[in-house]
Amino acid sequence: MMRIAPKFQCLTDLKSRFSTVRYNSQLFVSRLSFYTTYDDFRGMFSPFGNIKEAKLVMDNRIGRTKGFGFVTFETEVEAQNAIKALNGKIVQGRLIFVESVTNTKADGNDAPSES
DNA sequence: GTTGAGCGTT
Repeated sequence: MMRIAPKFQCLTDLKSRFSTVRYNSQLFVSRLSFYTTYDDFRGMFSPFGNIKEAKLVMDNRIGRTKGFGFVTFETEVEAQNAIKALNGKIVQGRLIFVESVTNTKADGNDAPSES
C-alpha cells in the first residue's frame, strides 16, 4: 500500500550518514597475549564504557588470535578512558598497547573528529 | 604455557 516516496530516500541518505561513526571511538589493541580469549578481551574493556563493537582478530591457519583486536565504544570519551586505563598495562604477562585506530580499510568515509 | 610487528572477516 504505502509506497516510499522519492523524497524519503534523502532521509535514508541522512540516516546512513548519521549512523556512521562520527567519533573516533574505535581502539586498536595490540601486543595481546595469545592466551587472551575474546571473552577476556571484551571483559577488560566493558567496565570502561558501553562497547558497541569488539573484535579479536583470529587466524584461520592456526585457529588462534593474531594478538591484536579492535574495540568500538559508544562515545569517544569512553574510548579515551579505556586508553588511559589499559594502554601500557600488563595483561596476562604481556604489556599491551591501546590506541586510536587508523583505518587501513577505510572506504574514504573516515572523518576524524575535530580536536 | 607457542613464536611477538602490526590495523580487522561480516
